[in-house]
Amino acid sequence: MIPDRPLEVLKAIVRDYIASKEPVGSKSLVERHSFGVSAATIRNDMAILEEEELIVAPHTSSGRVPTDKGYRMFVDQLSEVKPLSAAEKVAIESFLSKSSDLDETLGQTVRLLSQLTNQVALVQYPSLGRASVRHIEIISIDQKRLLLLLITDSGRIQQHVLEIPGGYESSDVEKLRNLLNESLTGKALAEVSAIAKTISQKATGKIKLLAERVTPELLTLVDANTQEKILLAGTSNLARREDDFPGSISPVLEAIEEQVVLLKLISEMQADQHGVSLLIGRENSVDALSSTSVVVSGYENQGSEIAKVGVIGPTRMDYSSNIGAVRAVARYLTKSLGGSQ
Amino acid sequence: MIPDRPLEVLKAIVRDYIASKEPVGSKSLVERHSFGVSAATIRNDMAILEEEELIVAPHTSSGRVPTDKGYRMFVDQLSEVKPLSAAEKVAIESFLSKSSDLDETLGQTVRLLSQLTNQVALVQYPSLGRASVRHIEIISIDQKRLLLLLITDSGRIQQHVLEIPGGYESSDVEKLRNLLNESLTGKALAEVSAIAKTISQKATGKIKLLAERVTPELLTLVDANTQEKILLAGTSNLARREDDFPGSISPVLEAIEEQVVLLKLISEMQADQHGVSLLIGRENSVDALSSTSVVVSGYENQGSEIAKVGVIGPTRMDYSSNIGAVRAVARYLTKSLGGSQ
DNA sequence: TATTGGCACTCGGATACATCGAGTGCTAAC
DNA sequence: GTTAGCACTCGATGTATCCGAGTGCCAATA
Repeated sequence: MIPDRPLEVLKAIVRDYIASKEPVGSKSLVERHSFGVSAATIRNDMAILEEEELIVAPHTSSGRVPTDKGYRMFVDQLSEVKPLSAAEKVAIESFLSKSSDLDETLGQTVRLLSQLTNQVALVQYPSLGRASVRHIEIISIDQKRLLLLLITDSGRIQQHVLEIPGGYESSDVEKLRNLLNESLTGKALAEVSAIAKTISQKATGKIKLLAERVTPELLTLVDANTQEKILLAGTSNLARREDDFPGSISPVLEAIEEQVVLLKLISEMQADQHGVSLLIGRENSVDALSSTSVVVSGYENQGSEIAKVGVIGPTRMDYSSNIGAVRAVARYLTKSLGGSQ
Repeated sequence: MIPDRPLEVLKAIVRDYIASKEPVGSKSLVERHSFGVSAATIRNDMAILEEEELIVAPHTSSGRVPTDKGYRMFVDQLSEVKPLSAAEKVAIESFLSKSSDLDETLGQTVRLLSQLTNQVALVQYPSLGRASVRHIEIISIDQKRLLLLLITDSGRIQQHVLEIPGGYESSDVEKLRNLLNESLTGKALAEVSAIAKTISQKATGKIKLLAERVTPELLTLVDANTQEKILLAGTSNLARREDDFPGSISPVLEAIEEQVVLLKLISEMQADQHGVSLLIGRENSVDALSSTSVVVSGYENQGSEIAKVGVIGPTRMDYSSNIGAVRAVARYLTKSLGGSQ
């Protein structure tokens, strides 16, 4: 195990490096912090840390920089995260209080989080999970077109315009709507497929025809609901930290825009200690993201589905503040969406 | 007016510079293109162009680079835009044919356009404009909560969850819904506010109470509809062209993320020649965007509202292809959304 | 008058080299 | 275990030099 003072030295190195972006040397370290020892002693400690691969020297005889492993040790040692300032709390409250629909709430949340942290913020849409049908609506547009709506208890609404070449009777539409709602309201999305089939069979006459036209579209909507989706904000915050990325930022931005990759990444993350999970540098499997860290936390909405919200930024980030902000935003978001807890 | 050959020289300079990113000199110019004259003559022509501020030399005695004015002259001379390849047309068709709801269609469109052009693509949501109410729906969630839906003929759906502290009778809800739809369906959004007031007055008893709770929320939804919104994709394409931007890209990315600014910008653009409008460099009023060009075209949806779709990239972009792609995508989008034309 | 070859000139970029200094590793003494 | 001392490393910085693409201009030419 690492002795006590070397650990303190590591923390100091991480903090100084985060603040200055300069490799930190033994001398500046003793100047800025009051270890009761000389620079030479610190150098010995640094040798230990280097042995353990917690820090590296970019070039022979230059200051040291934390490795991914070093950052990891640092955050694991982090007993408390930096609490938000009063102003920040107010900002969150006022932002999220005027919630309207899901889209808007998530959109505002992600913008807020990116401003709070000065990082790229991301929020995952609540997924299928345990979501269920709240209501199905069929609305007449004109003689030959219907609008089909699927509303889930996660607050998501989806629509599709149906062409009914032969036209329809509005009374039939009414009956079908009732039929659908009676059998599907409250049912989990995952069950919809099975139940919908029986409906087509149960129905008779003109309604059957209509049902055969409508149910496939309904299933498409359900499927689309399963498709995960991520909202991003503050991409420019990453660009502002250009020089934290070796060659160019563009591969990093590309990777972040690749929703599939990001989704896989965050879905594999399991909350730990502070209710927040994080991947540091190469701990994530995406090559382009090897010099970024990801901080996420889960949130719940009415349907008690779980999705994630978080930030992504250079490994050289202020973990303490970011963890604090992500955690706070996740909590407020859960509250705002009326999830449990 | 600029004589003929100098104009050709300008075009050649623009093309070569776009291709190579190197300031282009008289010698390489005569090598690559077959003007029937010597480099010295070209130099004289270049002197004319420089006089007209169509090109500049970054440093005394280096090749020349087009100015904004030079690019402008170039595109204005552009008699035909590069047609899309067959493969690209197929890509557009197949992408946009599987349209489902408005959100998804626009989302796919913007991603498609960014891939097609390798630029940052943007699409503006159809705005209030001449949109009207297609349907208003009130759905019961539980004893004390209602879900209010506003559906416009532009295909946009908005929702809001209402708390009714004292509970409600479902028959009253039914009546209110009918009342609202009778008076509002087909009406322009702009008229809703005025009409809604009379409804609260007309109604009586319990329905009146309910109406007084519901209509304000309805108006909020209408207002939110007026709020313009832009979807972006392919931000990383801009980052990939880092060195086309003087200091750093981050201010550029920041400006692009600033929806309000972008909206103002594109809303002021008027379609010209090819049904496409573009701003080159400092022609736009946003300082951070002084080394970018914006190419947009309008599209229509069912409600015949007009909104814009386009790309934004470095001034040193392939105008011909980009204009072609934007125009094509705008057309297909109009078609896919069932707009006129 | 328009074009051209010739030529001196400019200036950014690359290369080479010396210098500087923060920081290291090591050793011997405390 | 800690420290002072010291030789050493190597990136960063500064200076001088050279190279060459490209220019502007002029006198000659068609």
